[in-house]
Amino acid sequence: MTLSERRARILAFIVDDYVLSAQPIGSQALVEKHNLGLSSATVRNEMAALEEEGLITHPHTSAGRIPSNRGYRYYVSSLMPEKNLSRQEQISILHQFHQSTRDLEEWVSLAASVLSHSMHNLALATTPRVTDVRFKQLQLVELSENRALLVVVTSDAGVHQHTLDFPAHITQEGLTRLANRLNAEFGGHMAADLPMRDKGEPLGAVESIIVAAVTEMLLKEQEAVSAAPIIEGVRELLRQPEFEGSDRILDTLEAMDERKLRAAIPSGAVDSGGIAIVIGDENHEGPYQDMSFVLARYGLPGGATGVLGLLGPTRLAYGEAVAHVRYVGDVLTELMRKYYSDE
Amino acid sequence: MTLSERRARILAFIVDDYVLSAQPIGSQALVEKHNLGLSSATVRNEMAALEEEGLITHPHTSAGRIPSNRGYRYYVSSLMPEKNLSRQEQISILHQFHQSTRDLEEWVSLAASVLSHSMHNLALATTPRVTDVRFKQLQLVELSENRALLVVVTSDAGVHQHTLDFPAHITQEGLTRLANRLNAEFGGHMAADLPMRDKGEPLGAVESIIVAAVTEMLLKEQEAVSAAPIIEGVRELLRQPEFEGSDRILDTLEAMDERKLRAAIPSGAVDSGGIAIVIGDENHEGPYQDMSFVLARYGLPGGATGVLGLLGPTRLAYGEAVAHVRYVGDVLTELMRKYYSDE
DNA sequence: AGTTAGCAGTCTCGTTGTGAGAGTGCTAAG
DNA sequence: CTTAGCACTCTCACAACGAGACTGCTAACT
Repeated sequence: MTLSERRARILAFIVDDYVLSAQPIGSQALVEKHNLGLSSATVRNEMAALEEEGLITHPHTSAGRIPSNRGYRYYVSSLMPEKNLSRQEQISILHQFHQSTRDLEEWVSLAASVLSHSMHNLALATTPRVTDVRFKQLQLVELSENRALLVVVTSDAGVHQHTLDFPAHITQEGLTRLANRLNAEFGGHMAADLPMRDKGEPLGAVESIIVAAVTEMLLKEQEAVSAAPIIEGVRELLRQPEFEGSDRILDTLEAMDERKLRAAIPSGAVDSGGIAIVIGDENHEGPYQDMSFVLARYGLPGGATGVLGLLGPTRLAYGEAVAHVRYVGDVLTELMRKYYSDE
Repeated sequence: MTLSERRARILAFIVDDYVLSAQPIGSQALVEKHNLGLSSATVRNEMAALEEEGLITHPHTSAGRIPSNRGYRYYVSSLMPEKNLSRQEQISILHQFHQSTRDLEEWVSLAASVLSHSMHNLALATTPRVTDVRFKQLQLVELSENRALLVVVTSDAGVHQHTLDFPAHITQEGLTRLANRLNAEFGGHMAADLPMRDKGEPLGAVESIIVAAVTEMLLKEQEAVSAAPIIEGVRELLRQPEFEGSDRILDTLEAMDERKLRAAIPSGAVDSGGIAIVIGDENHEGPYQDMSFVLARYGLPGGATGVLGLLGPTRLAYGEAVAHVRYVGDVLTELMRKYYSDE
């Protein structure tokens, strides 16, 4: 479907104005605001045609027009001007990252927070996931005679802990020796590899307890790393005018539950470098059908990557959103390249 | 102020019924429901007297009565029956703890989750705070030629990580040696102690980078351990009928922000073993003046303790709340005694 | 004294009605 | 193809109204 240039301009104005005001746009208001050299009647005719095409709708007979999902899609694909952040905005964002501590988890959550605040919508991010999590190193700290704290570092620089009970008495020296041995033997291996290795030399009771715990932690990390998206700015989202009326607020709050949201993030749609925009019912998960996602993949291509983006009502400032998501994603990628790449 | 037995009974009925229904209680309804051998007129007289005392109020002239803050206070102090959880409930709670992994942070958040779900209100908990956080052990893992991951275990069994950049090249053996030396030298010391110790032997560049990082982490932990309360069940709270109307919902959501809530938790009021109940404007922090806290301190007396409790509208089932908070607190304490005590 | 029946008075809440305002669709003329 | 004009429709805010729920008071009763 292709639109005449004038018709396309009118659609773009409707989208732009509606995104700003959240009010249906009338023909007269449009003419006045944008100094079209046209009468409202002509615009009404064009609007009728746009409605025919399914790009805009009526809430009711005598209201202005609002974009339909297809209208947003058309806007995003063909009409939307390319935007970039001003130098000013870029600096202000970079500044926040430079002030934070050097911690991946914190960066990701800062990224979400930045996005959420600047776009006044909900921001979400998954921590970077590597295709396979490997065991890197472990440490054992004595807590009491037969209890120790096991700390495991995984290849994605994740640190995990667990208390262990042993059937026998232990000492810190013994633990340290043991840790050194296991590190040498199992370093760099994946979860699936671990239990196999007891062939070389039979493992003692203490060793197998540890190996079992490490295996479990690796599996859990493999799972968990993508399991809990970081969510920031639920309040920003709920402040949007579409959520007036407490019933919708509660339902939406429900839908923003981390677990539910995880399942709904269309992360498959977004490949490295690109931006994915999912509008309204293009997402088939129930409660998100009148919301839109703007997502980017960040991280090391071929290595650990995560998804970062915005979630808002379909009435979203897509141009701004894309610019922000892209920039913050690039910042994250750059940081990871600098401090976490494995070479 | 002491109430006649009959008057006290009527107050208790009003509180009980109102807590259940969230509707003002009329004299007639009260007589019928509880088979008082009295006419509604008599009850009205008694109610007038209770209102005189400031224990109940009118939302408007022709509505039933609701308890005032002072009324709740009287109820809680003198009228409320002592409740305990049924064996059934206890088992169901214990069961959940036994299914979780052995991790303090997870227990605390599970405790909050359990409380929130069974009382249909917001639950909050601070992780146990020891008066001074001590350095226990560190570990260094090579990431690249001049970058390493520093993992520090603190005396409260917290594990913290940080990437470090070094001016010189490093190797894993060098790092391990260094870690052993620093562990031996500084184990058991507090943040304030650390920088002092460079008198014994001048620290090299690498060592001071590490010591500085460790110091910072200890201080941060000291601060943070009490800084971010765990909050569970915002949605449960917002489902309560007092939050009808989206304006209040948003304001309340605002007030439930972790940082704001932290400042407002009247944790000073609750000493070990006891339960603190703070009703309505007994808390002077603005947005919590029409809500009540029910809090308990849990943990090892003289050692690490935290605060656990409920936050709900003043119309709270105080008896139930106390029973639940006490029990879950005891469970946590018991778990800590068993697995985390330092002896 | 304390209790109760009876009744007028008050306040809320849901319903209904009304009028202004905004915007449309259509028709006929430019 | 564009535009002026107009009847029509629908929302929204506001006022009016009546049912329902309680109260407070008075006067009679135990």
